[in-house]
Amino acid sequence: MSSSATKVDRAALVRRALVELVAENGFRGTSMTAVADRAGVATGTAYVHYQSKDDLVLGAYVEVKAALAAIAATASGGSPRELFNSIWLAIHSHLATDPVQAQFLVQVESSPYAVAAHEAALGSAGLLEEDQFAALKNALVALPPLVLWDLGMGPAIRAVAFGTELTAGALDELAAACWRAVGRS
Amino acid sequence: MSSSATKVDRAALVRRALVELVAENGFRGTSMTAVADRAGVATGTAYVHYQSKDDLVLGAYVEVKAALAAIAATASGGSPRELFNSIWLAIHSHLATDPVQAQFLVQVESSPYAVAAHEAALGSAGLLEEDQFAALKNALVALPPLVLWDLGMGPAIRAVAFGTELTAGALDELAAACWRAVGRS
DNA sequence: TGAAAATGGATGAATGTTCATTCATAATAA
DNA sequence: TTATTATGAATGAACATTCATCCATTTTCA
Repeated sequence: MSSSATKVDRAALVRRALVELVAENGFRGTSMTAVADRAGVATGTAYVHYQSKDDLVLGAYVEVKAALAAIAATASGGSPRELFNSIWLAIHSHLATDPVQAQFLVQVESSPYAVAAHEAALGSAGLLEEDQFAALKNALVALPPLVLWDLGMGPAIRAVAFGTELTAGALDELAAACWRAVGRS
Repeated sequence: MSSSATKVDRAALVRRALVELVAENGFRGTSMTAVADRAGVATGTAYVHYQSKDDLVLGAYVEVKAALAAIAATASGGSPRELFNSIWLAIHSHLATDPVQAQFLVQVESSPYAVAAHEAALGSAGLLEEDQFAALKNALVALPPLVLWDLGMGPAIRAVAFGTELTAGALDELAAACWRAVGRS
């Protein structure tokens, strides 16, 4: 692909830079100047595409979350347990190839941005736990959706975010532990 | 208790103020000026007791974590499952009376402070998951300690931090889900 | 015993740095 | 040529930290 024939998506570059920098340095250590430098654009360019730093954070979150939703949508399995396992491993695998996404997610979701991010994702990409969990609805224990997500998929995301080294066996063990937590026996 | 007869522990006031403000506004929204104002002391006073803002964050984290350790140490139960449940509910209950502690914990633990905080807690109060889980060691699945903690006690902390409304039944269900995840059948 | 000196803690304005955002200008695309 | 996008210095605000000064308590000494 010839870069001269490709329209540069500066908004995407900016989002990506933000995700990387927040993953590395947290929100407090991520300035718009650093974001712009990392993206290879001018500082003002970020403001051409996003109204504010907060706006950018939400935009980046929605994008990362949507990517997760897309990945999970490719998962399939016969029984609820197999479907869950498939989703779990797909998410873990996807994030493991790009851990900054996981690190970004956990930072947003435990920060003051959490509520706004949740709503932005709801309005835009649909909540992963509601869409992809639809097929699992009756197979899960009676707990609020966000709790089920935290119990079920949270460990996959956090294992990647925290850089936990897991053997293939431990990974399966962890996925199984998550299923035991949320699955109705 | 007469306040004129009590030595004012400004370091404690400062730590408390930090915890509250980080819980409300995150790290980025928590300045040392705001901390000092909240604590009712001068801005420089924080630096009398802590070398830097980072130092203060770690000090506050160690304190909150130590309080959790103390609470969990009061828990007792016959079987591993009962002990786990007892610890789980004690932690949840303790944090539920003071949710800013939970909110502070989840923010530290998903931020760039996580590693340093972990080490500070290790050096000072001992790791909760190692001390209190000692009695449970052989009853838990073979996963790394931090993962076990995340699976086992993390949901209690996060449920409080995120303000999740749970009935008594749902709370028991959640504790049981956590046990299923980590407990060896 | 009481006054003076020493010690430790507290103060908050000053300091220099960093930051989010704006906007006049330049560059690019249609 | 016109419209749109990108630029990066300027702007005013916010920030972490320092430090000269003050205050309170403890220690020393006559």
